[in-house]
Amino acid sequence: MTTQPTISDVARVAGVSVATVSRALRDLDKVHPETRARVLAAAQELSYIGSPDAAGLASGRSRLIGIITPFMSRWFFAGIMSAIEKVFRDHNHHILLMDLEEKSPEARLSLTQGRLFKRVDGLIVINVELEAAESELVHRLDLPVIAVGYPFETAPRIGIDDHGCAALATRHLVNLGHSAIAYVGKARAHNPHGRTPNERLRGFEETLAASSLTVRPEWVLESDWSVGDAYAGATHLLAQSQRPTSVVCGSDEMALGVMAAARDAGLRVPEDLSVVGIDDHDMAAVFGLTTVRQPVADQGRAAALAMLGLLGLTDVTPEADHNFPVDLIIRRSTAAP
Amino acid sequence: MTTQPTISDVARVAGVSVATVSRALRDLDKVHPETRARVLAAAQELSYIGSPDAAGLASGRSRLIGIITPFMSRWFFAGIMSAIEKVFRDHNHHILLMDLEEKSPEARLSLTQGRLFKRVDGLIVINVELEAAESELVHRLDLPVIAVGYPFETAPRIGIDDHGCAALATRHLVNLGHSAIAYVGKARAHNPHGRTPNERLRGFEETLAASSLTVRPEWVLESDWSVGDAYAGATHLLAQSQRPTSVVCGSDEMALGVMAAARDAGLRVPEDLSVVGIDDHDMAAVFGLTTVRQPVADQGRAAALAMLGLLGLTDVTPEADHNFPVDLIIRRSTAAP
DNA sequence: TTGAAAGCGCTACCAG
DNA sequence: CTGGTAGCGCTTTCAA
Repeated sequence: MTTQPTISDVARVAGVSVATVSRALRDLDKVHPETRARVLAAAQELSYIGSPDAAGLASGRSRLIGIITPFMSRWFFAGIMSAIEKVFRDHNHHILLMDLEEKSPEARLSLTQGRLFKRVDGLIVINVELEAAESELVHRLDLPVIAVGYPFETAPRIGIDDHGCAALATRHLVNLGHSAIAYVGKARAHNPHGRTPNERLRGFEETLAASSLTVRPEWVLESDWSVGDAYAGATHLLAQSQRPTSVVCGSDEMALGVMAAARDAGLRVPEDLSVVGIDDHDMAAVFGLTTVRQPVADQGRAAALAMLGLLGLTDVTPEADHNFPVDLIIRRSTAAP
Repeated sequence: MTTQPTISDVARVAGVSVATVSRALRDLDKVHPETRARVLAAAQELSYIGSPDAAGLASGRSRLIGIITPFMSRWFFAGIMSAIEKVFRDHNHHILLMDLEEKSPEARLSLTQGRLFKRVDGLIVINVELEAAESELVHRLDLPVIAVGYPFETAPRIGIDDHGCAALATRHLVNLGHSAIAYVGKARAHNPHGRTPNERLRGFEETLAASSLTVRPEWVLESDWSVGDAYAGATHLLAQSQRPTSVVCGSDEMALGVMAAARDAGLRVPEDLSVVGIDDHDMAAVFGLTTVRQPVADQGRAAALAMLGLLGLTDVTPEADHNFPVDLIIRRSTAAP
């Protein structure tokens, strides 16, 4: 392996000091244009790439942002990550991924974890509740954090109004004339990121109450938020003698599962059963699913921008709590009972 | 911000030299058990976390692995990333993400890109073809790489037999008695990662040929591999007077789009149209989609393990090219014509 | 088995 | 506007 050119090599070739090279390459002020040109040419000639480790050590900033998320495989997370990555790339930062899926608390705070936290300039926490030890680490390292969805202490939070989403979906059904409405997506006990499920369920319940409709406990189905689980739950629900004329689902994935279950039970959607979801998943449009759309990329961008603000890399001061608007998208899965 | 404890602090508290602390903390040989215990205790007491940047600078290894992938939002990538991350976490390495979605060649090889490459100890390239400049960089930096799916020069490759997958799916239809078979998923021109689409299409075509069936060009649909695009294409296809009795899809996402299109066209699946996909997407089971399952997590794990081998962190020598087996999962979307 | 010391490649401060 | 230089916190010889 040929040894890589260092800043000194560039300095020598350009005939200046390393300090000047450092400044020129980082576009700092107070560098004569001609000097800068000479440095750039030398760097170019040597195909010089600065060492991030050295720069990090010397400056104290690694230009690495950690992203903590559970269930990366879920649609929402993939979308938001992509948006976040783009923003940071444009600002010369990289993304360090930490997928919490299936992690037990003990497994989470390992040595690796500590180094992960130590390695980054900031943390974006997506829909997870950090544990006490993790939170303590954040404070000890004085890490700026931005929360998406699930809040983290007093850190700026980006998200949507989950309660409102569910209320919007539910109200749509009520307005259509439904009164026998079920809900799929109650969090199972010990769910690691239960805020969204809880808020959505609450939105459903309170909207029903506000419409003087009663919530039938046996029509509120628990689910792990997977298609399969929703399908199973709905299949059971729809086999009862008393069945609802419509169902609100905590997510589109579950809604698709419910639609499949309905079809397999010989029911037509929306004639026999109206189904409404939340998210506006890629597949929602194709399946004609009525849903409440949330802007995923917007949330990711906003989170990234907010982090840049916290880092002082941009002049925005993040809001303490920002909810993006959501829209009811009416398609073909809902109709009057 | 309270200043972080450094290795010297630990050394002082433990009453040894920094060299000894360094050895003890890394479990190197030749450290007296008692000394090690003292060091560990000191580190514990100070809540010491070593600086990755400093260690990286001094050792030349950053313990960071870069993952390059297009279309991170697609099902396959999310699953594989998750598996990769787990393996590396267990080996004290972190994952640096680089999503190539929507990136133009010029945008890709930016300064940021160079630093990204410079920052990592190795690269896992998932289903993308690296450009000349990127490849050159890999060589200049002497980076070990593992390819998943799309091959990269002589780097070890992990994947599946795409040609075989499509052949398996097609043969299933042929065996069922179909002769009017369409295909959805031909790569559009300039697709950045066209190998899989091409191989699968070839598997389809050659299997038909081997069965003395002809491929009707108008029944081979191009698609960007999204549900929506497949839905649109299928809708058009099924509106023709001459329509196939079955269709092979390059992915389950497209297959789901085709199923939706069939239903919306008033066709029953599988009575009027058989549909088979490839992948075994989360939603395939619920929708009763017959498909060819590929082991996603296995591929991710294998890729990560292979990289560890290349890095000399494990004693495995990665195979030059390893294909994981796939299985035909027969569900309810296929039947005799 | 342990310590001393020379870097690793860069940033940032202080002079000039 | 530019150069000199002292670290940043660790790893890694080389001696002891």
